Amino acid sequence: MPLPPSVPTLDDVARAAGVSTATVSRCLNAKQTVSKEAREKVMKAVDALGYTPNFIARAMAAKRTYTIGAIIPTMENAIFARGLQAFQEALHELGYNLLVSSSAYQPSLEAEQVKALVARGADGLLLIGYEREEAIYEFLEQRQIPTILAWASDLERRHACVGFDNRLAMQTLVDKIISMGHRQISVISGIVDGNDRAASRLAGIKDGVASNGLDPKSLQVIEVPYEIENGATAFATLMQANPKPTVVMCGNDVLAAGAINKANEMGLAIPDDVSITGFDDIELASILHPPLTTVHVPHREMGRIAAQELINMVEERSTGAKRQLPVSISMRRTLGHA
Amino acid sequence: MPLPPSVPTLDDVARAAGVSTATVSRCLNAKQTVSKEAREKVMKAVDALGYTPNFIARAMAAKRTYTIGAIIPTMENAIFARGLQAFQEALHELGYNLLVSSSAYQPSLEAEQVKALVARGADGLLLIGYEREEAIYEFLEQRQIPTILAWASDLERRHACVGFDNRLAMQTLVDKIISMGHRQISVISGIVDGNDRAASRLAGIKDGVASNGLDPKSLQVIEVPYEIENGATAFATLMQANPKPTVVMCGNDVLAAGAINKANEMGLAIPDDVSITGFDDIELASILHPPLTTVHVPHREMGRIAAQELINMVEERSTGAKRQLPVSISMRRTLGHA
DNA sequence: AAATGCACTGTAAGCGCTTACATTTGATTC
DNA sequence: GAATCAAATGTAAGCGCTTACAGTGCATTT
Repeated sequence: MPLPPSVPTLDDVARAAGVSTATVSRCLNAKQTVSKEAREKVMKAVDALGYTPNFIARAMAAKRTYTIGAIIPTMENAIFARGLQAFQEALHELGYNLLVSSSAYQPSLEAEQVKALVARGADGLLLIGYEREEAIYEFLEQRQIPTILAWASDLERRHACVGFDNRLAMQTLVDKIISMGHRQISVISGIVDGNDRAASRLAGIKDGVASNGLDPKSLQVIEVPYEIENGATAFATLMQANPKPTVVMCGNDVLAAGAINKANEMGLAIPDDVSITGFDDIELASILHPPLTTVHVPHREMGRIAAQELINMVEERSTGAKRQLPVSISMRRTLGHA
Repeated sequence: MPLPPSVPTLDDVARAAGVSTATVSRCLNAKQTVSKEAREKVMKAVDALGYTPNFIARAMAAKRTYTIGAIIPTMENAIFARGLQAFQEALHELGYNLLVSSSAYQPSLEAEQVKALVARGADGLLLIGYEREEAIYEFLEQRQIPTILAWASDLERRHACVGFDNRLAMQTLVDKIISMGHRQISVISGIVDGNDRAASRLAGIKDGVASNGLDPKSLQVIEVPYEIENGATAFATLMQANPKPTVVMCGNDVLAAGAINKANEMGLAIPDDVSITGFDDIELASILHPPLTTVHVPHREMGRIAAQELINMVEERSTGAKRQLPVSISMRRTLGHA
């Protein structure tokens, strides 16, 4: 078993270049004053030795890692993909690296990941939504880790965020639906417990139903985890009700995809026999058959703004803003008149 | 501006517990012999101070991070999502943490990410496919970073891998297609340059065409980046040819989704007017309309095995195996007789 | 009673960097 | 020519841990 080859260190470079470690360090970090000759000698030594800075040592000494952590509930479907990609790109331009992990919608796992990321020196964190143990917030505050919450935006709360008003968006959609003559609305919601976004969306639907004078009792709701298959099953169940719903509103596009699929399978015409709506407007939405009417969320913009705001918090030690982005309704073909 | 609150350190704990730092360290790392009383005192102090180990310092001293890095070409579509999720879960069970970043299909970015992850002390790496600058392999070798390549499996090459034979899989699919009477085959391939998986898949198609005695010249191929929209555009172009293809084989499901969509839009009946096939069998495939016939890849199994093999390499300093997983054809409804 | 062994525990030397501070050097000023 | 100053560089003290090595104390053996 060969011994691990000794990776060159700053000391090696300094020795090879005939200068002190401080000078080498200054060269590499570019900001300090170093004479041209010294710089050249150092660079030559760096090349010759194939030196790469040991990031861990650097992080330990400088207490900065230039890395941002993000924890998302799931990587398995595309809900967060696009926004995260934009987040990463923006971060990269700002000179930061993104590390992401997934909590699989498990609060305890999220807590674990937060600690893991902070322990690894993340300069800042991006988390999804608001709902999590208070202890996590306390931990973050105590450690003064700049954190931004995305995919939701509650101006009442103190945390920096960039997102949109899930509740209002859904209410607007309900208004639209009711204006198209629908009176029997059913809902396939995500699991509300532990998921403020799902909860807000459902609340928004209830708001809309109430404000339009419909009987809240008439609203059928099924809660399921965000998976296509669950959307399909829930849809089938919902359609057995009497009276049948004329529209099935889904908590997100993934659920809606399942619903559409099941409707097709059941031989129901969309939107003639039943209308279906989604939320998020992920790429999937437009290739569904028929294309899904859904709430459009500016994913990329959200990701980009999140990066800017977060880095601003990190570098200026600012509290961070609360940004609320406008959403719109993407009218496609799954929503028709009742 | 409040000063950063001083985070408790090992020293603080040691002082509070009235023992040495070594004892505290031994307590936390659990393996050494520590008397029951000492352990209790330490634990009490840990709780009282809310101490969390500084991971960076630990990594620096111990030269182990218990974190694995993965670099995937994209997070924007679901190709890697499921496998990666399984990889993370398996890793978690083995006591490791996963950090992922995306290279956006840019070789230079991948190189950068590799260095970033290694510099951050990743104990091992998961990379997708084979094709990348030789310099990256040299770097990894020189640093002796255990690395496993996934989503491809080339038994000829020296690297540890877990994947499947993209080429053979496509060839098998071609055999099937030809046996169903098709003679005019067109292909929407991913960009082959820099992507060995895309290249192998295309090569497999060519193999199949040749081994079945069809004229290689009759094979129309368009290369586009893996995006739904591109699949749609390419499909439209391909259908203008004369003679028209009776089947359009796509390099992956995302491209196929675009093709199906465009076909529907053009009023073409699938598979009566034209057959379409995909590759990967991501969740999307089964909700397309009609459901997509595609090559099924055991994503979750691949992720799980990748984790086991990689950790084995890390802990046993072994070279790592080359694992080739079987794929199958998911016959759904987009492939019919010519 | 001295010798031996074992179970714990403490001491202190790093790990590879950054950076405050001290020092050197050479140019500029009077 | 001495004094002053700025620029370049070096010295060395950490950053918060792990761990090799060296005790220490006590029970057991001879």
